[in-house]
Amino acid sequence: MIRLIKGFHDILPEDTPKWDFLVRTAKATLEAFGYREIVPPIMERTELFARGIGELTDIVEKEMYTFEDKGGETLSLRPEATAGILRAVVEHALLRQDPILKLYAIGPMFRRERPSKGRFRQFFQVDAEVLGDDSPQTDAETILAAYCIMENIGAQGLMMEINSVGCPVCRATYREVLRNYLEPHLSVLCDDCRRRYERNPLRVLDCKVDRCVEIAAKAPLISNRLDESCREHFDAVKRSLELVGVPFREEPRMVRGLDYYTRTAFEIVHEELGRSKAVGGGGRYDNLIKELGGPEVSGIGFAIGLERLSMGIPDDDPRFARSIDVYVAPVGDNALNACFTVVNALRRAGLSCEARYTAKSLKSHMRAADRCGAQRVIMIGEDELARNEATVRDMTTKEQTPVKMDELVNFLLGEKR
RNA sequence: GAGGGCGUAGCUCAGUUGGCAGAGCACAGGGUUGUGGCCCCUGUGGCCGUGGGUUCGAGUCCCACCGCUCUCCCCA
Repeated sequence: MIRLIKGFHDILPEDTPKWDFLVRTAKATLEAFGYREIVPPIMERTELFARGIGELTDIVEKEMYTFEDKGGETLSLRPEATAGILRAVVEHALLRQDPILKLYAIGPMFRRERPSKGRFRQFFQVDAEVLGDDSPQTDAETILAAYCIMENIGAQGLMMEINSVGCPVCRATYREVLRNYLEPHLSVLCDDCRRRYERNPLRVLDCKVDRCVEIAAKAPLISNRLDESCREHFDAVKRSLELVGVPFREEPRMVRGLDYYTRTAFEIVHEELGRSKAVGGGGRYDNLIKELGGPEVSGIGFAIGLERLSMGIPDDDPRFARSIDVYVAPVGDNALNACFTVVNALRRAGLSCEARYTAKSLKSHMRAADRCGAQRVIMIGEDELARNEATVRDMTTKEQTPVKMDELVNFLLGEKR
């Protein structure tokens, strides 16, 4: 037996109704916000991710599926969606047609990490981006869109956490302030944080090691070091969120894993799973589009992990139950052809329809009908054939009605309405 | 990368001091000559992860390997 790749997973037929519900709800919500779908490929040149996400990030350094193809180019499976979307936007000059773009994409991402609960090597994300608008209301609206997806799906116990990581200017000054604070504690920090001190001291604030948390707790906060425009922007974002009633919590130590974020950063956190298992996250990026060869415009976006979102909602919701309009049961070999034509006619009339072309016992048929969630069963046996009829059973009320073959489609369509 | 747990029927798992391979669910048939869910009966279904070792005898003890899973780091 050949088994699936570690960290990958099959979505089985019993799970697809729920999965489909998540995807459809996310799409409908985003389209209600005016986003349009874009479908970039799942592979890009490695350089795109290195430039976009940052050479020094864990993702690019050690988690990408990278290989050389037969033509000698170095390609990577996408570890996140934003870089590919922006590449497409720049390549097709979409911002020239429309100075403000709102785009979303849904599909699998790939990161070669150690799998664990809620963490996969292939995982699906819903990803949304707004380009060309850096108003605080747009930040708030983006966070609202993420929140509405959750709300429409019915996820419980979720909280929006927000922070501002400043612009490159105020972040540079803050970085030095933070370094100065951390320096005397260097010997106490964990190995990782000592490395972070050199390369990206902001990440120390996000460390989960006890003694680092202690030190980080007393560290100066970037919220006190934002320059005037960043501060005003962040305050305006918070006011806008309050206007529309999005529940949020300021999290001054939140830092995101991707290098490109500026100003607003946010995460959607499950109260029970904690911050290490964010359901979604995102933020503003002021320089990324230019970095990828596009115009100097700002963007903001977020990603929601579908597997993690799925974990938060029950599997046994009646909406996810298997269901079909009609099951057609032949009783006796003579009924097989009659059933075959009936099924065909019903499907052409738009009814979902299941049949078994084996003249098993009626009891077996009924069990099969029940299993596939049939609303009605059409029984055709010797008695019915003799009268050119079929017997229609309503599986909920158990009511049975003899119906002439010619009238079957109309009868079922009429009953359905 | 570091550290735990677990591999027995399609699924979830029992399996005693080492002594005939088990249950529930699912599936098939029947109880009801043509009527589902609940109930009852019967049946199908196993390289006990793989390889070696100890033993008269190993699902059980020992060793190695493989696989899965969870935690940490990081993230969706």
